[in-house]
Amino acid sequence: MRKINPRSFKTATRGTSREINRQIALTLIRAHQPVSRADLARLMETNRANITFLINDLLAEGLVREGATGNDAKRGRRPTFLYLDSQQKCAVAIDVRATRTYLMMTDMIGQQIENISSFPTEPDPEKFIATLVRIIRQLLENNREIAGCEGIGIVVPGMTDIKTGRVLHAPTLGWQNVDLLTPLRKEFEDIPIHIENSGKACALSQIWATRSDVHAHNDLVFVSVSDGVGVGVVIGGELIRGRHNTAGEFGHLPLAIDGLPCSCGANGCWEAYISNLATVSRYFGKNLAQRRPRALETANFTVEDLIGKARAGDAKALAALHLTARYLGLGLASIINAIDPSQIYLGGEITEAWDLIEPQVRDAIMERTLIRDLGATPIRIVPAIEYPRLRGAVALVTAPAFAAPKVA
Amino acid sequence: MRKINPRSFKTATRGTSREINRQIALTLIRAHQPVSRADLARLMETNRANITFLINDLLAEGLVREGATGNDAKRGRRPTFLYLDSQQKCAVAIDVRATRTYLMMTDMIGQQIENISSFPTEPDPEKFIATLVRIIRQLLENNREIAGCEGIGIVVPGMTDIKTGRVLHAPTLGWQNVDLLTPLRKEFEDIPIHIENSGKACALSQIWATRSDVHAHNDLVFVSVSDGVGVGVVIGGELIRGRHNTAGEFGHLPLAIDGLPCSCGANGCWEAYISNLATVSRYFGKNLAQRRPRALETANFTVEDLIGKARAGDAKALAALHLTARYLGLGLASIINAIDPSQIYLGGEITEAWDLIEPQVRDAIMERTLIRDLGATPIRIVPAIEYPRLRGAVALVTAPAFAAPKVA
DNA sequence: GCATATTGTTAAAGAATTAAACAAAATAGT
DNA sequence: ACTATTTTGTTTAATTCTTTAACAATATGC
Repeated sequence: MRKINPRSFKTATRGTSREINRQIALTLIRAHQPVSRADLARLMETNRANITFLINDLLAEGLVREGATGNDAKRGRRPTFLYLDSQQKCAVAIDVRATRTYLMMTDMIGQQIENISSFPTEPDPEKFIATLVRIIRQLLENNREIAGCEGIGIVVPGMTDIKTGRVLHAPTLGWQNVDLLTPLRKEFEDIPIHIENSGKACALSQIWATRSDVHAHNDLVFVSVSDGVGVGVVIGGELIRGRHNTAGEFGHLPLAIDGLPCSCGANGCWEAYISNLATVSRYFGKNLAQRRPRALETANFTVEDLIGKARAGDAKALAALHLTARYLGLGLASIINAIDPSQIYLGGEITEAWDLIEPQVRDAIMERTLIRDLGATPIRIVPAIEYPRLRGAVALVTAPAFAAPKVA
Repeated sequence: MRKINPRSFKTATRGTSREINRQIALTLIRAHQPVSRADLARLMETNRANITFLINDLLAEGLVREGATGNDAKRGRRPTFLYLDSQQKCAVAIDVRATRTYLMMTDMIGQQIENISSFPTEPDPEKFIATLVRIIRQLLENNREIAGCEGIGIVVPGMTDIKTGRVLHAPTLGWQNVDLLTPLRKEFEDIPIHIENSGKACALSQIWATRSDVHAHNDLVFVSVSDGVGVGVVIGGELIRGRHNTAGEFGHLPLAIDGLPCSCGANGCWEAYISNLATVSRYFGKNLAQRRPRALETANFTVEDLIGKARAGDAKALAALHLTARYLGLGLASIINAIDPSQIYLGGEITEAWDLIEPQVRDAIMERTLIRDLGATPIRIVPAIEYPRLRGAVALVTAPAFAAPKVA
């Protein structure tokens, strides 16, 4: 039950119904392709004539194409299958991380066109942008046969202003108030550019995923545990952003208001207990209460190394993982109590040890969730190989074409 | 940008545009009444003919009525003003609290019809329901001149299952899995009955309020501090409920995972630091670490009493309030980081001391919010005299008539 | 080879918005 | 006092979309 905002609404016009049905049709083709007109009519609970008109428009626009005829039915005329015409245009996805920046190119349904490439992330924004421009240009050159680029999606580990395209605060990159949009827009004039926080993008990657194996939920939370903790929340099929695009910053909820110092300046943030640095430092017996416990050994020793040691039988390593797991679960419990999502997606290096830590995480969740059902909230691990951040960057570009029109 | 759910959508039909515009028109009349057809045409950016057709329908349905003619304009034919025809039907609102239960009767735009009445809340659900039925009957008898009752809205301090109408868990009432709906439905057969958690209802009361003084925001959080802490979150004009209608339970986020014991069974919940009991106990120097610190003195001594003492110059009382204020702010910071709302509404007894505690609350918020703008999130105090819970119960009944139609 | 079934198109009907013309009512200016 | 102008609200016709119904195309079963 949504209230219509009396200061910001959209009156329905003659074309509104068509607009709505058009987006539904696209969504259904995307979800069920290959699919016939008659199938769509049944799915949409309307008549075939209506579908014919809708599809004629989409064919004329080049968004949909006809393919082979199917032969599912035992009798009657064979259906002509419809597909999204996804190969006409491409999307460029960019994942900026502390050490390296990754690039992926896909068609309009997120199918990869070329191998993922990467280059070292230069700390100086100006140099970084220059390199990025060069590599995007090259990528577009290599794929001249594609008619056009629908957009560039950039994902950054930090707070972003998606309107001005500025990176407001990215501690792991050391960036503060960096304008990514202006120089890129100057370079790629007619290509729309989207910039988003990586936690939010990861959440988008799941809501817009086209996997057949998992029922896509409409209320989900993505938690990414890495150098920092990124969280994205989707409610009713929509990413929540809040007034300053900072909604979903669960990484800095306290586990203890007088606890471990956090990079954000406060104390006892969840992030301070479960970040990769915290886990590794815990193994080395570092004093986590120091502001900057980073040292040579923690810099060259990764969580993956720690997991390896734990699997090899190192009891201290396993204990460090288990303690992180407990804190991970306690924080997840807060998210579950606050959002009550249908599904939690969990990414980050530590999830490679999920088989080792799941019981500890589950116990901690149970400890703090308010009713038993909440404790049973399903958790799906998203492995790094699925590239959730890059997939999220793709969604920034491709999703608008399928989204519901703003109505009422 | 909302994703259309391919397993649950609504195809647009011939009547969809009319349906949308109808709800917009109702919303605008509700917000701007008295208002003329020509005004509506300008507000909706459509032509007057379209409005004539829409209003003819609404007049025929008895939802809108024509009133006097205005004379704003310097020239031209005078407009005939339109009003919501709110007097045909009424809504019954019920606020169940630990000690007393309150009833209010309003018309369809929430204007009070009769004085608020109340009776002691009996701990036994069966007896309670019997009394409630009797008093509702009496209320309806006293207002026989009203054509009909559009619905009964009941608000309870605890978790509710709004589908089955059960109170799952209400610690302050001592209720567990109490079915309110079935016996009431048997009694009031043709009157729709809505049951909701009080924190969520308070949030509804603000989004559906018709105050002219405050710009109604579309993203807001209502925090009610009383025996427990109730929170309701509205995003994009819609109350978030989650999978089990428990979304928004920020009261049990930890301030310290090994902190004070909470009624929920966990430790260190925000509620355990800021509930009325915690504040009063703090004044009496009670050991809050005990599971049940309630004693005679805390039972008969209310927060209002404490505020009185603080105003009279009792330094210990003021210190107790200030400490609660600090914890209140720390928890609000978490909500701000997580939701980033446009506005926070704050209710409960302690808000009567807002002038005494605001600086402490603000400082604590600043201490943990991630960027400065978040720390400046506006907070509006909702005094008890505005009856946010009863207003929320009214909204449960009256809001559906104005809500946006489900589309796409 | 005919009945049956299914797909997709076409023509006409129905229902909504939109544009244009018009009647009603009030004011300003001469 | 009278006319021109302005504004409101209605009516008529045009336009655009959904819906119904009929039909052509194409396959299978008997």
